[in-house]
Amino acid sequence: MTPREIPALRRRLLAWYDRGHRPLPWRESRDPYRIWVSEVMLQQTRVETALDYYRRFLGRFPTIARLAAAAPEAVLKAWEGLGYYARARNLHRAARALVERHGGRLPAEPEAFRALPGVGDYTAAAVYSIAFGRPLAVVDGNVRRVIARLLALSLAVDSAAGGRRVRETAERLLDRGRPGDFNQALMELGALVCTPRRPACPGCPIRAFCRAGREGAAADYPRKTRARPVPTVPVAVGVIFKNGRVLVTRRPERGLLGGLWEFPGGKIEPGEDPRAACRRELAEETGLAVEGLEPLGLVRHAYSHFRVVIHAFRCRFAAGRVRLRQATAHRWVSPSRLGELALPQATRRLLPLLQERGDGAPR
DNA sequence: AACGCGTGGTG
DNA sequence: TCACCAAGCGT
Repeated sequence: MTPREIPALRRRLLAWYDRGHRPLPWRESRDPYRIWVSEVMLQQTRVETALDYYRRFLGRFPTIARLAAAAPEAVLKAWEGLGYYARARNLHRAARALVERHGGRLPAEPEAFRALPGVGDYTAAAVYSIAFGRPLAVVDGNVRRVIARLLALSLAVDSAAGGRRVRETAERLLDRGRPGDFNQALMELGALVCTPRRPACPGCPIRAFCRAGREGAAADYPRKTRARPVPTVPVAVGVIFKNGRVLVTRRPERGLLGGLWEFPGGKIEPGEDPRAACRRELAEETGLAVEGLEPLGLVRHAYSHFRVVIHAFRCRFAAGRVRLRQATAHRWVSPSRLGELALPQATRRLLPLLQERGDGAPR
């Protein structure tokens, strides 16, 4: 793509965007906070998935000040099921930092915003271009794909050199008169036309400038380095009943599913019987001895970088006093009130297995 | 620089 | 069933 073609590309892309972009709720407001929340929710998350969460979250936390004043558990509960829970913790921390140090508003300079927890290059550029018209180019998965195809980029986009080429190109293409719309247009194109599989090249407004499209090879880009294999881990968890309540434990603040509640358990060792593993893990992780273990079923679940097969058991408290190993808190909860806690999807999927036998104590 | 970090849709 | 992927960030 020659330098003289760039203005035409900008015109074509913006005209296409103006003709019919999706009426998404975060496009109805110039409130920087609303734009920010949308950008955080959309990190590695599909638009359709984020929509319901977005409406509920802003109903509950309509301003930075209201978010900052909320309890961390309330924010986590609002995020439940959306995944990548560090986003919720960081958004909350960032809101508190803004109230304490910036009068509850976004700072004037994007660099100061970029320094907040959970705000990286992408989010800072997106918020400041869309909300404030700053000429900052975004590079997200859509932009990487569109540009890799425009250039027929042989470098892997997830390599250092490939990433530099993509960023340079994004900055060169950016329409400095309408940076927010241009950024959104490029992402909208990636989401609707220049899709990962079966890209709709005939309907593309900038196909005249696309090298991969001309070569009929759009689907061959972007090139990526080989993904690592995904291990599967067998796990045993126990739903311990005591006086009609069940024991749940809270995961450490940082790391996988940080701060969420779950049924205690742990890895099944190679060759170990699942029932024995459950008994052992409950003793190790909660300090409790249990009796009457009955299998509840099997749940398969995929996390971001590994899979689990969960062997779930129900049982009765037999002896001991709760002493936690990794968990940071525990509660004995009536099964009907489990929904008040922020639970991971895998744990949520165990609940129907509980209901099937009624939620009283096992015989 | 390369991992760790969720969940649901899709071919 | 499976691999791949989605408006990334922190360490």
